[in-house]
Amino acid sequence: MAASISDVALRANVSISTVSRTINRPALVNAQTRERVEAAIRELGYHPNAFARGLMLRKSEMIGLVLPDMHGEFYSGIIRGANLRAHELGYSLVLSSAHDPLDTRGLVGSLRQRQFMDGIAIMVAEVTDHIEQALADLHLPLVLIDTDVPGTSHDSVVIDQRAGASAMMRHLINTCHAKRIFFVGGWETNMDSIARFKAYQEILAETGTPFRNEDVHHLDYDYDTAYAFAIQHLPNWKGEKHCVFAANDEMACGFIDAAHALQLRVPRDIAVVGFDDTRIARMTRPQLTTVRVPLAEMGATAIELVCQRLDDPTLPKRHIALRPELVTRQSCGCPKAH
Amino acid sequence: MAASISDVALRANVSISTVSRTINRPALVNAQTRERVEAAIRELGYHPNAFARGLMLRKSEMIGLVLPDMHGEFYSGIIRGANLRAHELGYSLVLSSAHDPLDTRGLVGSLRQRQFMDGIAIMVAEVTDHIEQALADLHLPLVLIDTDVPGTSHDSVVIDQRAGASAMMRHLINTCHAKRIFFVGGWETNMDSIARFKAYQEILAETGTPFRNEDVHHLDYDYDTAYAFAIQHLPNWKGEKHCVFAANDEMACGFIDAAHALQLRVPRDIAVVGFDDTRIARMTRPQLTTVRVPLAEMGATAIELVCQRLDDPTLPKRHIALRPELVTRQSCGCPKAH
DNA sequence: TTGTAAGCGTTATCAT
DNA sequence: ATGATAACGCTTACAA
Repeated sequence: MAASISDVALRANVSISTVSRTINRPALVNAQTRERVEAAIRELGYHPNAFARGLMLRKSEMIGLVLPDMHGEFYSGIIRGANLRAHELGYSLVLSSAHDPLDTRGLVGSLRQRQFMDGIAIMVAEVTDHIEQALADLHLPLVLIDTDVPGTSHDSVVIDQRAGASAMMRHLINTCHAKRIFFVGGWETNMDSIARFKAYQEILAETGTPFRNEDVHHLDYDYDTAYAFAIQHLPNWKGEKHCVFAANDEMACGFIDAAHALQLRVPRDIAVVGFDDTRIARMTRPQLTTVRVPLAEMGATAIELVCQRLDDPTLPKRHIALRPELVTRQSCGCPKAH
Repeated sequence: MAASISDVALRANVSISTVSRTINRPALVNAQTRERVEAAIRELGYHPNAFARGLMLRKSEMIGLVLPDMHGEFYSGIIRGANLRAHELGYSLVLSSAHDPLDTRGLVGSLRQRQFMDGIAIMVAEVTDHIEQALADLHLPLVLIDTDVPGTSHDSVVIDQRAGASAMMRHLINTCHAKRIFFVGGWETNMDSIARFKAYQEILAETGTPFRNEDVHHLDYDYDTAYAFAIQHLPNWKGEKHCVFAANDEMACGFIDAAHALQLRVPRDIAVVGFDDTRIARMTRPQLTTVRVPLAEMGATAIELVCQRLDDPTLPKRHIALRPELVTRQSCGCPKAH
C-alpha cells in the first residue's frame, strides 16, 4: 500500500490539514514544521492520491484527444503537437482513436464511461446531429479539430486549405510563369480536395489564365493510381511551362516517377507540385515544391483552446484557421530555385 | 452539476446501495426495482463519477504509454497498435511522449504526479540506473518497449531485428542468387543497425559468401545522405547479381533514385532492398523488397502484457520478441517477382 | 431483496 | 499557525 496523507501526518507529528497545506500552500505553514513534513514526505515516498484529489477538486488535468484512425503523417502530426502543448500546460493527454471512423457514436459512449477528462479535443469525419447531441451531453469543454461546422457554437481549429492552394497557384503563375496548370484532385467528395480545387479556379480567373475542364481530374490520393494515370496522360500534358498541381504529395510523387519512366525531365518538360509537405516531399528528384500543412500546430492549438476555456469558461467561442505555408523546392521549375 | 448516485436513489425511491448494485451486480436486484433505477439513470443522464470510483476500486482502467518523441511511422505505428488493443481490453491510453528523449527523469517525475495509471508501457532510449530506480519507485506494472535490458526483470516486448535481417539475407542469396551484397547501415551506434549488420555477417558466413570489409558502410538513415553517397559509389558497385542492403527504406529509396539518375536499371544493374516496410516502400519504381517491422503489434503486445499483469500480478516475467516479415517486391530482382 | 453505515484520501471551512 | 471535521461520490460489509 502506498503511503497516504495520514501516514505522513503521523510521522511528522502534525494533523493531515498541515500536511495538505505544506503541499498546496506552503506559505501558510511554519518553516520548521514544514521541514518536518517535507522530510516525512520524502522518507515515505508519499504522493497525493490522484483520485481523492480529483474527487475534491473536480479536475484531473487530463485532456482527451479523439481522432479517427487515420494513416499517414496526419495522425502522428496532430498527436505530436497536441502532446507537446498539453505537457507544456501541465496536462496529460488521453488518446482515443476510433477504429471505425464512423462509429463516433460508440466512441463518445466509451468516453463518457470513464469521465476523467477535464476537456476534449475531437476530430470527427462528419458532425451528425447524433454526434452533436452526444457531445453536448458530455458537458465538457470541447474543441473541434479540422472540422468546419458553420452552425455549431464550439471552439474549433481548422486549416485554411483555400489559402494554401491559392498561395501555390499564385506562385506557379506569377513566379514560375506557368502557362497551363493541370489539377489532379483526391476523392471528389473530400472537403480538402474541394477547397483546393476552388482555389485553383479562383486564381486562374484572378490571373486571367484560361480554365479548361479537361485539365481537371479526380483520383484517389494514391501513389499507384497517380502513377498509372500519369503514364497515360503525361505524354499529352508535357510542354514548356506546363505544370501538374497534385492535391497531395503522394500523387505528385507518382507523377514524377512516371515522368522519369517516360524519359521526361521534371520540371523542364513538365513541372509537378504537391500538397502537405510530408516526409516524401524531400525524397523525390527533383525535390517537391509543396504546401506545408501545420498539423502539429493544429493539434497544439486544439489543446490550447481547451485549456483556455478550462481557465475561463466565459470566453467567447473561437474559430481559428491556420495558414499553410508555401515550400518552394525544385519541382516547380521556378527561377529562384535554379 | 452532474447527477450523483444519490440523485438517482432519490428519484427511484431506493437507497444508494441499490443504485450501486443495479450498476455493478444487476443480478442481485429485483427486476422491478432495477427497472425503476435504470429509468432514473436514463432520465438523469447519470454516469458514475470516475474519481470516486477510482478511489474505492483503486484503479482507473487507464494505461500510460510513454515514448520518446520520434518521427516517422515508428511513432504512429506503436501508438496505433497500443490504442487499438487498449480499447479492445476496455482500457484508455494516456499518452506521454518525452520532448527531450534523454529527459526520462523529468518524464517519470511528471508521470508520478498524476498517478492515475494502472500500469505503464514505456520505451526509453537507454535504461540507466537512475531511470530504473525511478520506474521501480512507481510501484506500477511496467513493460519495456523495444528495449533489451538483460539485467532487468521487467516484462518487455522487442522486435527480433536479427531474424528479420537474416530472412532478407537468405532471400537475397538463396532465391535471388545475389553474388555480392553491400551493407549500408544507419548510425554506427544504433542498436537496430548493429543487429542487422550482425545478421548480414552471419548469413554471409553461413552461405559461404565472402565477406569484404569495403562492402560495409555506415550512414545516417537519411535519404539525402544515401542519395549523395550512392551517386559516388554506385558506378563501382553495379554488376550482375549485385545488391545493396540498406538498413532502412529511406536510404534504399535514395539508392534507387540515384541509380536512375545514373541511368542504371534496378534491379538488373544493381538490386536494392530496404528495411521497415514504411509507406514509401510501395512508392518507388521498382517497388522495394523490404522487411516489415510489426510496430503496431509491438504496441498492442505491450498493452496486452500490462493488462495481463494487472489481472494476475503473480505472472512470471515475460520477454516477447516479435518476428519481422520478409516482403518481396521487385527491387531485389528475385525470379519469383518477374 | 434492500437499507445502513463505514471508509477510501483528499481539500476546505471553521475553530482554536 | 494548526487541528477538527465535514464534505466529495462511490463500493461494500453487515443488518434487517
